[in-house]
Amino acid sequence: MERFYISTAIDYPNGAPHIGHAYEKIVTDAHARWQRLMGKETYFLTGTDENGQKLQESAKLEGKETIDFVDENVALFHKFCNDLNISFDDFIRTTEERHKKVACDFWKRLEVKGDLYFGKYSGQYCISCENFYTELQAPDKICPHHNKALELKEEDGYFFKMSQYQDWIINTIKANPEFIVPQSSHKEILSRLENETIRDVAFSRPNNGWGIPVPGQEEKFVMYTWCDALVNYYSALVDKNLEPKFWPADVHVIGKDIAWFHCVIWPCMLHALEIPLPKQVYVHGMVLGADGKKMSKSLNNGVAPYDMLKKYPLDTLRYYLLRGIPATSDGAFVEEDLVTRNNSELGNDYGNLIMRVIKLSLKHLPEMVNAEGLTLELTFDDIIEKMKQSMNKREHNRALDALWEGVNRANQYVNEKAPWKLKNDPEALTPVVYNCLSGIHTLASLLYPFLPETGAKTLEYLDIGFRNFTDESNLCHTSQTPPYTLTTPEALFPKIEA
RNA sequence: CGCGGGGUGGAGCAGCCUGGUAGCUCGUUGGGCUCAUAACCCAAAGGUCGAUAGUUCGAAUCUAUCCCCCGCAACCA
Repeated sequence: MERFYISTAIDYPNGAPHIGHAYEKIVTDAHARWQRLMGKETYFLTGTDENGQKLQESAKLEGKETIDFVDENVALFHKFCNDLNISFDDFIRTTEERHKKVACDFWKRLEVKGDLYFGKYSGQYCISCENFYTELQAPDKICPHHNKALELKEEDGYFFKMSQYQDWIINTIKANPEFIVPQSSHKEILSRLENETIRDVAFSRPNNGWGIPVPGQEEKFVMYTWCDALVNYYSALVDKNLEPKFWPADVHVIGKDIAWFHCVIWPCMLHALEIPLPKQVYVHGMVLGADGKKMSKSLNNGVAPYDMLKKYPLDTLRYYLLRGIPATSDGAFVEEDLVTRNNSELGNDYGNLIMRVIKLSLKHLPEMVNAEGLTLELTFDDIIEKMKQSMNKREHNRALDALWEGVNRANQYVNEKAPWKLKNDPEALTPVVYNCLSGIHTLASLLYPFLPETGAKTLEYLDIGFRNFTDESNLCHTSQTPPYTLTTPEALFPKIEA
């Protein structure tokens, strides 16, 4: 059986989850569920990145122990996943022993390889922020946050010799144009790599009592967050002995803010240890405010996921994020658009199709509808193919476009065949209704990865399981003509008043 | 001259790589149908494709310059 290993980024539990977290999880979930539907043995990992110093500071501000603060927020993320119907197989926390063990192992192996060295980092430092700034961030040596002059500061620490891999990573990315998708991200990373001299990466931080201690230097240093965080994709497999099965990962789904780490640092680390690279990093777009700008408190254009869930069904939110936000670029979250899509695409196109067919059938035919002796004339092979291609390109929004072509085709079919005119002729009516039901069976199965609740509910109305899409040679489903036993449906997506 | 993306009918987008009647969804208007969540189906109106110059028989699509919007900028997680 083919396998598929997919991950989200692990979240920084410094507060409650926001809409960007929801987006990434829902997108990843749709792809994971899709691959499962297509018959692949799928492993879906998500989790939290808990070793950053900021967490220690945030906990202090709230007068809490760091671990308590982190536990509370991680619980929120865990619940969040459940509330969004995310089908993750594992949830890794980087404070777990199983992760620490592997992170330390990575460290030691890098050290043995000779790729770590002890050195000094010197840079422009702001005492108030307790942070270093690069020349680009603060070209005039003034702290952008405090508007104060920066000081030159030196700090001891360990470095990863990434600079030696510059040519290698450039060649690797060039040789694998699908390694970073979409293409814009591929180009951006490559362009930076080719135009700049990459530096060694700081891999340690002074130990202030939080983080994974550096092996052999436990008192003095902890691992720099990225050095440990990236390892999660691998460490989550190790204690379950799953890495022979699922590594290398098929795709890491991430946001563009962390593209550099996943596309450059992580591959270099793996390459240094001669571990195969993940097959792909998919850099998804950003959910922007309704004004098309990045959400921020000062612009007051933010959208809170739980506010949306209070007002709208989960599947409406999932649908809007999956189809309304382009898969390969940023997209604005416009609540009115969400309502429009709910009413028109989910309610009128899809929901009403289910309703009109099932109600018609129940009115004039027995509850059980059989396929005996008919030919299937409403099929979707072309649409399945389109969806497959789109999903393989990580363009879930286009997959949904294609699926809706199918929904429209089914509605057209109903209009053309005008089954209501055949109500006194069951012999003629049955094949038409069966074709419609068979179509709904296919469409609902294909919809399931995106809107699991809706897909499942639709299939319940037909008293049937998923279509089997795993047999490549049998896309037509001509041998799949089960009987359907109907029950009266509820309106799946009642109109939302604007 | 830091890097990348974008500017297409009222709104949101596709098409551009591989030049040749400008496409989709929503909205608007007219018609059809009555099974259905006043829903579905058909049709129509609406765009000199950011600006200018160039290449070409022909450019939204290629080249150059310019204007505008957005995102990113690696020891910040």
